[in-house]
Amino acid sequence: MTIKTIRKKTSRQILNGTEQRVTGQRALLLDLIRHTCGHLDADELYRKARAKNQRLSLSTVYRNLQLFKKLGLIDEYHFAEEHHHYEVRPANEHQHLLCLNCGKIVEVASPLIRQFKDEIDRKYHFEINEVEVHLGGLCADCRRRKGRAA
Amino acid sequence: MTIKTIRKKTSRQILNGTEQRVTGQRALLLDLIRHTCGHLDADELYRKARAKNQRLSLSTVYRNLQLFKKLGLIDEYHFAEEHHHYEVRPANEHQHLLCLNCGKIVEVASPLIRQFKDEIDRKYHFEINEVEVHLGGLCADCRRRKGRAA
DNA sequence: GTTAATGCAAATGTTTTGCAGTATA
DNA sequence: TATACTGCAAAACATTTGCATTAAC
Repeated sequence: MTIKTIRKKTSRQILNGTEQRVTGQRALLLDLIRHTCGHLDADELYRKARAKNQRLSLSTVYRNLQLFKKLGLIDEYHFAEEHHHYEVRPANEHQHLLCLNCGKIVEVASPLIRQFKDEIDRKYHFEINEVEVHLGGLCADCRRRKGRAA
Repeated sequence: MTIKTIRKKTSRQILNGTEQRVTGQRALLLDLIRHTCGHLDADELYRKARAKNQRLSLSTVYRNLQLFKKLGLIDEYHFAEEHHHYEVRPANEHQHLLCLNCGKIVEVASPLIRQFKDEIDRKYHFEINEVEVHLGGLCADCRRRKGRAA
């Protein structure tokens, strides 16, 4: 099933293809997310959903967002907000590579990031002064330990 | 004053160079951050600080972290945690460019990011499956509105 | 009819804030 | 000595959870 196919289905049809029950709230939430261009946070989604269904609760929003994420229907992004990490301001720009298994953080650098920033600056006439790249994956050690599972 | 110069100073000396008062707690906190290799979150810093000064409070940690950030002494990173944003899983990889003034989010893409991921994968023997890039800056409109202030 | 999903309220965890007391410049 | 900084406790905020009820299968 390709992405294109998914796009043409209704939210109910998409949900039918999963093991999950298709409730009115769930279908409504997925609908709203799919028909919003751009990004939503839980509270925005809640307000939109409440406009259509007075009785829908915030926990349902959170529970379904987690479900949709697990099903791979949506992606989650973390913009500058809570639970921060700090380090001394580094002399050289670098990025953070996080092992999702053991939590190890490796600092990495590449001139490509500078190039990327410059490219975007030019293309969108922005003046970019913050570049944050998070890479998540499995480090060499954890890959070895876990066998060759991709 | 170059970064190299800063590195050789004690925390008290660094703080003396600012308009801020140099308190024991403040100097201790900056010391701990500067002598920790890698990253700290507020709670880790609090625990380390408490080991040296029983009476130091968590609010002091938070207040000073904000101050150090404002002074440009430390950088703040946001790893996968609270306050998420969601969008339908996109067919094509893209990144997010955020205007720090008006909050507008623009989706941008460049093959450089793929290249960067591959480069890091190879170099660190990681298996990267999450790439999140946040760009923050001033959009064309806001730059115009704000005059040519850099 | 079973069982997953919901709504509500209460709990959680992190960060912020008000205020009276303390210590720095 | 004036006032910036601190500690404490409470507030704020996003998110999660327990539990009785409801609805999908």
